[in-house]
Amino acid sequence: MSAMTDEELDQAFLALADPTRRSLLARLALGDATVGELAAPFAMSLQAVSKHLTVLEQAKLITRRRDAQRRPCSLNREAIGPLVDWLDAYRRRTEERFQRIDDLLARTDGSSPTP
Amino acid sequence: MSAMTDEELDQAFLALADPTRRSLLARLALGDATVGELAAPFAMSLQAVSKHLTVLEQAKLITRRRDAQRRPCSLNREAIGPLVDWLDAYRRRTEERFQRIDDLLARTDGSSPTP
DNA sequence: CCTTTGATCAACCGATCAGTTGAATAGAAC
DNA sequence: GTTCTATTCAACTGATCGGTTGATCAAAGG
Repeated sequence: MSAMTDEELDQAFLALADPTRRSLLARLALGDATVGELAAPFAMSLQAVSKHLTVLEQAKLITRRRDAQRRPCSLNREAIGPLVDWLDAYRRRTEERFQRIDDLLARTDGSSPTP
Repeated sequence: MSAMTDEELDQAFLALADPTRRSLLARLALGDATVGELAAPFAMSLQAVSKHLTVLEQAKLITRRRDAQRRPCSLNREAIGPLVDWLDAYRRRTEERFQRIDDLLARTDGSSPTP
Protein backbone atom coordinates (compact mmCIF):
# COMPACT_ATOMS: atom_id res chain seq x y z
CA MET A 1 0.00 0.00 0.00
CA SER A 2 2.03 2.92 1.29
CA ALA A 3 5.82 2.41 0.79
CA MET A 4 7.78 5.61 0.73
CA THR A 5 10.71 6.32 -1.55
CA ASP A 6 14.14 6.93 -0.09
CA GLU A 7 13.82 10.63 -0.79
CA GLU A 8 10.42 10.84 0.88
CA LEU A 9 11.82 9.11 3.95
CA ASP A 10 14.81 11.46 3.95
CA GLN A 11 12.53 14.49 3.86
CA ALA A 12 10.06 13.22 6.43
CA PHE A 13 12.68 12.17 8.98
CA LEU A 14 14.73 15.31 8.40
CA ALA A 15 11.62 17.41 8.93
CA LEU A 16 10.96 15.61 12.23
CA ALA A 17 14.58 16.02 13.36
CA ASP A 18 14.07 19.56 14.60
CA PRO A 19 12.35 20.60 17.85
CA THR A 20 10.85 23.75 16.36
CA ARG A 21 9.21 21.77 13.58
CA ARG A 22 7.93 19.10 15.98
CA SER A 23 6.52 21.90 18.10
CA LEU A 24 4.80 23.39 15.06
CA LEU A 25 3.21 20.01 14.33
CA ALA A 26 2.03 19.74 17.93
CA ARG A 27 0.48 23.18 17.67
CA LEU A 28 -1.28 22.25 14.43
CA ALA A 29 -2.75 19.17 16.09
CA LEU A 30 -4.76 21.63 18.19
CA GLY A 31 -6.11 23.32 15.09
CA ASP A 32 -5.19 25.02 11.84
CA ALA A 33 -3.21 28.23 12.15
CA THR A 34 -1.68 30.97 10.05
CA VAL A 35 2.04 31.64 9.80
CA GLY A 36 1.76 34.60 12.16
CA GLU A 37 -0.14 32.59 14.75
CA LEU A 38 2.36 29.76 14.52
CA ALA A 39 5.34 32.09 14.77
CA ALA A 40 4.08 34.10 17.77
CA PRO A 41 5.25 31.70 20.54
CA PHE A 42 8.76 31.38 19.15
CA ALA A 43 11.75 33.59 19.87
CA MET A 44 12.66 33.73 16.21
CA SER A 45 11.65 35.71 13.18
CA LEU A 46 8.43 34.98 11.31
CA GLN A 47 10.53 34.33 8.22
CA ALA A 48 12.40 31.55 10.00
CA VAL A 49 9.11 29.91 10.99
CA SER A 50 7.89 30.31 7.41
CA LYS A 51 10.96 28.38 6.26
CA HIS A 52 10.26 25.61 8.76
CA LEU A 53 6.73 25.39 7.40
CA THR A 54 8.11 25.05 3.88
CA VAL A 55 10.23 22.12 5.07
CA LEU A 56 7.17 20.51 6.68
CA GLU A 57 5.13 21.10 3.52
CA GLN A 58 7.76 19.58 1.22
CA ALA A 59 7.94 16.60 3.58
CA LYS A 60 4.16 16.37 3.05
CA LEU A 61 3.55 16.59 6.80
CA ILE A 62 1.38 19.69 6.40
CA THR A 63 -0.58 21.44 3.68
CA ARG A 64 -1.01 25.16 3.14
CA ARG A 65 -4.00 26.84 1.52
CA ARG A 66 -4.88 30.43 0.80
CA ASP A 67 -7.30 32.71 2.66
CA ALA A 68 -6.85 36.30 1.45
CA GLN A 69 -3.35 37.34 2.60
CA ARG A 70 -3.27 34.53 5.14
CA ARG A 71 -1.78 31.09 4.50
CA PRO A 72 -3.44 28.76 7.00
CA CYS A 73 -1.62 25.49 7.65
CA SER A 74 -3.14 22.08 8.37
CA LEU A 75 -1.71 18.75 9.32
CA ASN A 76 -1.69 16.26 6.48
CA ARG A 77 -3.80 13.34 7.56
CA GLU A 78 -2.15 10.87 5.18
CA ALA A 79 1.43 11.63 6.22
CA ILE A 80 1.71 9.62 9.41
CA GLY A 81 0.58 6.19 8.28
CA PRO A 82 3.49 5.42 5.93
CA LEU A 83 5.99 6.62 8.52
CA VAL A 84 4.52 4.37 11.20
CA ASP A 85 4.54 1.56 8.65
CA TRP A 86 8.22 2.10 7.99
CA LEU A 87 9.14 2.17 11.68
CA ASP A 88 6.96 -0.88 12.33
CA ALA A 89 8.70 -2.79 9.55
CA TYR A 90 12.03 -1.78 11.04
CA ARG A 91 10.91 -2.93 14.46
CA ARG A 92 9.69 -6.22 13.05
CA ARG A 93 13.02 -6.89 11.35
CA THR A 94 14.88 -5.92 14.50
CA GLU A 95 12.82 -8.19 16.69
CA GLU A 96 13.25 -11.08 14.26
CA ARG A 97 16.97 -10.46 14.50
CA PHE A 98 16.96 -10.68 18.28
CA GLN A 99 14.66 -13.67 18.18
CA ARG A 100 17.28 -15.47 16.10
CA ILE A 101 19.91 -14.54 18.68
CA ASP A 102 17.73 -15.80 21.51
CA ASP A 103 17.01 -19.05 19.64
CA LEU A 104 20.69 -19.57 19.08
CA LEU A 105 21.54 -18.98 22.71
CA ALA A 106 18.72 -21.24 23.89
CA ARG A 107 19.96 -24.01 21.58
CA THR A 108 23.59 -23.91 22.69
CA ASP A 109 23.06 -23.39 26.42
CA GLY A 110 20.39 -22.46 28.91
CA SER A 111 21.76 -19.07 29.94
CA SER A 112 19.69 -15.89 30.11
CA PRO A 113 19.37 -14.38 26.60
CA THR A 114 19.54 -10.68 27.55
CA PRO A 115 21.72 -10.14 30.64
CA MET B 1 7.65 4.73 30.41
CA SER B 2 9.85 5.68 27.47
CA ALA B 3 9.55 9.41 26.60
CA MET B 4 12.53 10.75 24.69
CA THR B 5 14.07 14.16 25.19
CA ASP B 6 14.07 16.70 22.39
CA GLU B 7 17.73 16.07 21.76
CA GLU B 8 17.27 12.32 21.61
CA LEU B 9 14.47 12.76 19.11
CA ASP B 10 16.63 15.14 17.07
CA GLN B 11 19.45 12.62 16.95
CA ALA B 12 17.26 9.60 16.21
CA PHE B 13 15.29 11.24 13.41
CA LEU B 14 18.40 12.85 11.94
CA ALA B 15 20.12 9.46 11.96
CA LEU B 16 17.18 7.94 10.09
CA ALA B 17 17.09 10.79 7.56
CA ASP B 18 19.85 9.32 5.41
CA PRO B 19 19.53 6.39 2.99
CA THR B 20 23.03 5.08 3.69
CA ARG B 21 22.32 4.90 7.41
CA ARG B 22 18.92 3.25 6.88
CA SER B 23 20.67 0.76 4.63
CA LEU B 24 23.24 0.06 7.36
CA LEU B 25 20.42 -0.60 9.82
CA ALA B 26 18.77 -2.98 7.34
CA ARG B 27 22.04 -4.82 6.95
CA LEU B 28 22.47 -5.08 10.71
CA ALA B 29 19.00 -6.59 11.01
CA LEU B 30 20.44 -9.57 9.15
CA GLY B 31 23.22 -9.93 11.70
CA ASP B 32 26.06 -8.16 13.44
CA ALA B 33 28.88 -6.93 11.24
CA THR B 34 32.22 -5.18 11.40
CA VAL B 35 32.90 -1.77 9.89
CA GLY B 36 34.70 -3.32 6.94
CA GLU B 37 31.86 -5.73 6.24
CA LEU B 38 29.34 -2.93 6.46
CA ALA B 39 31.37 -0.64 4.22
CA ALA B 40 32.05 -3.20 1.47
CA PRO B 41 28.76 -2.81 -0.47
CA PHE B 42 28.99 0.97 -0.57
CA ALA B 43 30.74 3.10 -3.15
CA MET B 44 32.29 5.26 -0.47
CA SER B 45 35.30 5.12 1.79
CA LEU B 46 35.38 3.01 4.93
CA GLN B 47 35.96 6.20 6.89
CA ALA B 48 32.70 7.66 5.63
CA VAL B 49 30.81 4.54 6.71
CA SER B 50 32.58 4.68 10.06
CA LYS B 51 31.23 8.22 10.51
CA HIS B 52 27.70 7.06 9.68
CA LEU B 53 28.08 4.35 12.31
CA THR B 54 29.13 6.97 14.85
CA VAL B 55 25.95 8.91 14.07
CA LEU B 56 23.86 5.76 14.52
CA GLU B 57 25.66 4.97 17.77
CA GLN B 58 25.15 8.46 19.20
CA ALA B 59 21.49 8.20 18.24
CA LYS B 60 21.50 4.96 20.26
CA LEU B 61 20.23 3.00 17.26
CA ILE B 62 23.26 0.69 17.34
CA THR B 63 25.96 -0.36 19.78
CA ARG B 64 29.62 -1.13 19.05
CA ARG B 65 31.81 -3.50 21.00
CA ARG B 66 35.40 -4.59 20.67
CA ASP B 67 36.79 -7.84 19.26
CA ALA B 68 40.57 -7.54 18.77
CA GLN B 69 41.02 -4.95 16.00
CA ARG B 70 37.44 -5.39 14.86
CA ARG B 71 34.51 -3.24 16.05
CA PRO B 72 31.39 -5.33 15.48
CA CYS B 73 28.11 -3.39 15.39
CA SER B 74 24.71 -4.55 16.62
CA LEU B 75 21.26 -3.07 16.44
CA ASN B 76 20.11 -1.65 19.74
CA ARG B 77 17.00 -3.53 20.74
CA GLU B 78 15.66 -0.76 22.98
CA ALA B 79 15.91 2.02 20.41
CA ILE B 80 12.83 1.42 18.33
CA GLY B 81 10.12 1.31 20.98
CA PRO B 82 10.33 4.94 22.08
CA LEU B 83 10.40 6.11 18.48
CA VAL B 84 7.28 4.13 17.61
CA ASP B 85 5.70 5.51 20.78
CA TRP B 86 6.46 9.04 19.68
CA LEU B 87 5.04 8.53 16.19
CA ASP B 88 2.00 6.77 17.63
CA ALA B 89 1.33 9.66 19.99
CA TYR B 90 1.67 12.03 17.05
CA ARG B 91 -0.75 9.93 15.02
CA ARG B 92 -3.22 9.83 17.90
CA ARG B 93 -3.16 13.62 18.26
CA THR B 94 -3.52 14.03 14.52
CA GLU B 95 -6.49 11.70 14.33
CA GLU B 96 -8.15 13.42 17.27
CA ARG B 97 -7.70 16.65 15.39
CA PHE B 98 -9.41 15.31 12.28
CA GLN B 99 -12.12 13.71 14.37
CA ARG B 100 -12.94 17.15 15.74
CA ILE B 101 -13.14 18.50 12.21
CA ASP B 102 -15.41 15.65 11.16
CA ASP B 103 -17.63 16.17 14.22
CA LEU B 104 -17.90 19.84 13.44
CA LEU B 105 -18.82 19.21 9.82
CA ALA B 106 -21.35 16.57 10.79
CA ARG B 107 -22.94 18.96 13.27
CA THR B 108 -23.31 21.89 10.84
CA ASP B 109 -24.34 19.96 7.73
CA GLY B 110 -24.49 16.46 6.37
CA SER B 111 -21.84 16.81 3.69
CA SER B 112 -18.97 14.38 3.19
CA PRO B 113 -16.20 15.14 5.72
CA THR B 114 -13.17 14.42 3.52
CA PRO B 115 -13.86 15.23 -0.13
C1' DC C 1 61.07 -7.41 15.79
C1' DC C 2 58.46 -5.88 11.51
C1' DT C 3 54.31 -6.16 8.73
C1' DT C 4 49.58 -6.51 7.92
C1' DT C 5 44.88 -5.81 9.22
C1' DG C 6 40.90 -3.14 11.02
C1' DA C 7 39.51 0.87 12.38
C1' DT C 8 39.75 5.73 14.11
C1' DC C 9 41.58 10.56 14.09
C1' DA C 10 42.48 14.94 11.83
C1' DA C 11 42.20 18.29 8.43
C1' DC C 12 39.97 19.77 4.68
C1' DC C 13 36.06 20.69 1.03
C1' DG C 14 31.59 21.77 -1.01
C1' DA C 15 26.74 21.61 0.04
C1' DT C 16 23.04 22.21 2.92
C1' DC C 17 20.84 24.09 7.21
C1' DA C 18 18.98 27.33 10.52
C1' DG C 19 18.87 31.71 11.39
C1' DT C 20 19.14 36.89 10.30
C1' DT C 21 17.72 41.38 7.86
C1' DG C 22 15.69 44.03 4.15
C1' DA C 23 12.89 44.33 0.12
C1' DA C 24 8.94 42.78 -2.54
C1' DT C 25 4.25 40.94 -3.14
C1' DA C 26 -0.88 40.23 -2.53
C1' DG C 27 -4.93 41.42 -0.67
C1' DA C 28 -8.01 44.33 2.77
C1' DA C 29 -9.30 48.47 4.57
C1' DC C 30 -9.59 53.09 4.54
C1' DG D 1 -5.20 55.34 -4.61
C1' DT D 2 -2.77 54.96 -0.43
C1' DT D 3 -1.90 52.44 3.53
C1' DC D 4 -1.82 48.50 6.48
C1' DT D 5 -1.41 43.52 7.14
C1' DA D 6 0.24 38.82 6.19
C1' DT D 7 3.49 36.45 3.96
C1' DT D 8 7.18 35.32 0.84
C1' DC D 9 11.55 36.25 -1.65
C1' DA D 10 16.48 37.30 -1.71
C1' DA D 11 20.94 37.71 0.03
C1' DC D 12 23.93 36.87 3.62
C1' DT D 13 26.08 34.38 7.79
C1' DG D 14 27.84 30.73 10.78
C1' DA D 15 27.30 25.93 11.82
C1' DT D 16 26.71 21.35 10.58
C1' DC D 17 26.72 17.47 7.15
C1' DG D 18 28.52 14.05 4.02
C1' DG D 19 32.26 13.03 1.82
C1' DT D 20 37.47 12.87 0.76
C1' DT D 21 42.54 11.85 1.84
C1' DG D 22 46.54 10.96 4.79
C1' DA D 23 48.28 9.87 9.21
C1' DT D 24 47.81 7.31 13.42
C1' DC D 25 46.70 3.58 16.61
C1' DA D 26 45.92 -1.21 18.31
C1' DA D 27 46.10 -5.88 17.85
C1' DA D 28 47.47 -10.27 15.19
C1' DG D 29 50.65 -12.88 12.57
C1' DG D 30 54.80 -13.58 10.28
